Amino acid sequence: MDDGIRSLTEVDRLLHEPSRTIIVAILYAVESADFLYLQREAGLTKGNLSAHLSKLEEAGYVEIEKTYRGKIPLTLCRLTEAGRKAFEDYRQQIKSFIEKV
Amino acid sequence: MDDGIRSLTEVDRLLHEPSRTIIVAILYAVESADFLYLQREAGLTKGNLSAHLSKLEEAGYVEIEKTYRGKIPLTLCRLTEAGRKAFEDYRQQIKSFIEKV
DNA sequence: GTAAACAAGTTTGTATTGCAAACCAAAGAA
DNA sequence: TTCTTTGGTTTGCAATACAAACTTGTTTAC
Repeated sequence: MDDGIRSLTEVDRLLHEPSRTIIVAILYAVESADFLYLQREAGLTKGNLSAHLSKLEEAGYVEIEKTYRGKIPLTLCRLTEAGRKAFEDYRQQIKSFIEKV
Repeated sequence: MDDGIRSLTEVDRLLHEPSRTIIVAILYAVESADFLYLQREAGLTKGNLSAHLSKLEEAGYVEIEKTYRGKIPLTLCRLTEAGRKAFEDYRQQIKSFIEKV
């Protein structure tokens, strides 16, 4: 009975937000990225990137390390194991929905 | 290249909401469905289905015809041409994102 | 040396949502 | 009549996403 169509309702809402999907997709590919790289690559404003990263960090999907490159701040981000897993699951759910329709 | 990844930001937000994706996917398959069928199939409350349908109607994606089956109200819903097109585009965008990652 | 500009982020303000719960109007029972 | 059910709609509200304002520290200009 459960079509697999309805399974979309259970999709991870944190990852289903396009800005965050993009952020996580980038981190999935590169393993580690600094704030400004991520900003350019994702095409987000600093404010919004910051807010999204905070949510991803709270969820335990991303680790954020604040350090310095010389005297200027450098914020390094990378996916946690939980983040990788969540993204793989998300990707799989979306994929099977798309194929099912 | 990474424009493919960033393209997710431009995804149709109306369709990117799981409840609505499901509603539209059902209507895409059946061409016409009444309110209660849609409710069962999508697994939504009446209230939320009603609200989502209104949005889809406002957007011109769905046509709603209120009629009667005998004496009881019957609300018939179907995708408009714009709705079909929008869903096909959405599906394609998501698909190519998934493949690109 | 100090004022202005810049860099790297964070916080705040606000309008929009998505959902649950309350509501409503018509039709059958009791 | 009053009560219950059916087929929905409206309302209340907490959570969101985005833009704009702010912060903290560092160069540059004078």
